[in-house]
Amino acid sequence: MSSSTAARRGYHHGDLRARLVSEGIALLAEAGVAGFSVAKVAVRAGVSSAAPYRHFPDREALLAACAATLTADLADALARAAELAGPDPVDRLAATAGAYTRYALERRAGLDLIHSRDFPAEHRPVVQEQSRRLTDILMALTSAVLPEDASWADIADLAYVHLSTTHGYATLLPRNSRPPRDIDGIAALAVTVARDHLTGHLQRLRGHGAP
Amino acid sequence: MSSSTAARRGYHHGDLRARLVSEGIALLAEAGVAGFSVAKVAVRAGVSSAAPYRHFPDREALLAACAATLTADLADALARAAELAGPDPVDRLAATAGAYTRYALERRAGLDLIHSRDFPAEHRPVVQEQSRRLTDILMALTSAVLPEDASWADIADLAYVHLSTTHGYATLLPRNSRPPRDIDGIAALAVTVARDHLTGHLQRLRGHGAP
DNA sequence: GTCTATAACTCGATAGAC
DNA sequence: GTCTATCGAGTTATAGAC
Repeated sequence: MSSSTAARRGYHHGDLRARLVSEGIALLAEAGVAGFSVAKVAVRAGVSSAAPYRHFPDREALLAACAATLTADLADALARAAELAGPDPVDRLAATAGAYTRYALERRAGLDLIHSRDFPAEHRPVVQEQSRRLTDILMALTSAVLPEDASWADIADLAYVHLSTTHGYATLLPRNSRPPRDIDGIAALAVTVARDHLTGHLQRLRGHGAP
Repeated sequence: MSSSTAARRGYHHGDLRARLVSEGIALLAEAGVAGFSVAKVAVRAGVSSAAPYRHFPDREALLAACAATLTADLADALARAAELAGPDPVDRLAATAGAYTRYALERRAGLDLIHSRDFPAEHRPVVQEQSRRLTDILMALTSAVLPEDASWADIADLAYVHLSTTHGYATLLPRNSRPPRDIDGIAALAVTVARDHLTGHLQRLRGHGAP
């Protein structure tokens, strides 16, 4: 990388673009999507309010870059958690709930950005590429949980339910739990909740009782 | 009420305060918390941008009033759904997930306001009074599901997990489901998901197998 | 109790110097 | 590639007329 030489001359950084994305994610975590502004990100990065516009055409482009990075990191975290969980399909899918929760506790409102924003067509591809990766990972883990004759719609439904309920748990519960638990306890409960749901789901598929 | 006489003279309404809350909730549903402004609410209500400040000291007070109304309505909806669900405790608690989902589909970002905002101490009591009502309703329904020897912490945990996962399902999934299902289908799936989770939860409490 | 008018502020985005 | 300076729009909130 030539960032060390670039950082030498002038005031500017080696890689302001990456720095802006990183500070943007940090600002999202602290102030939420509502508190996000290009000016604040610029102050955080130690540059003028005009500097970001040399790297991003407008505010939406910076937000989209943050969302793409967040989504990619999240997909990595979920894949890693599933890998560490061992061979059992239910264990592997449930483990992603713990990783999602840890990620949400760190990035906070950043996760809302991933799901809530519909970006202008210009910047959509970059975000959706990573979003697609995340979906693919979840779909693969989910299909391993369900019987082989499960339809694609069944798999997609369960994957989305797993993702959305986990999202709710990870974003809503930490705000209300008093006194705040430790991160490990919150994440462990997320795994338990996911496993409980999968247990009940599979039991219902088998016809409520014995085979 | 003297609202009819007050509506007679001048331009003003019979009950501008209530109208502002109602339009505020509608604006929250359409534009989200980020798009909320006192000025827009005033335009919607057909009054000047200064008029709201005769009824609310500042922006936060109007937001708090909207949040209190939203929470009270939600508590009513959950209690009503449980009542209609019949005698079985699991049915009753699971039914609240359907009502919550229907409510979320109508009010949208308004529900985020209930959970995400931490209001200044001045306006907190009004919101928390309704929030407490909602919590009490959920706790009562949850304690009926669990064994009699369940601790208060166990009950609170399950109630919060039920609420937060339902919130996630109700707010996240409708945005991603393509093509969008009908409201009845989304709400019915919410009940199924809640029941699956409760089934798995109770089964784990009984020791994974037969008694 | 609502109006008009305005102050003070922040934001997004651009122009031009260096 | 970053700076200073600025414009225009939109926001909260207040002052004073009616």
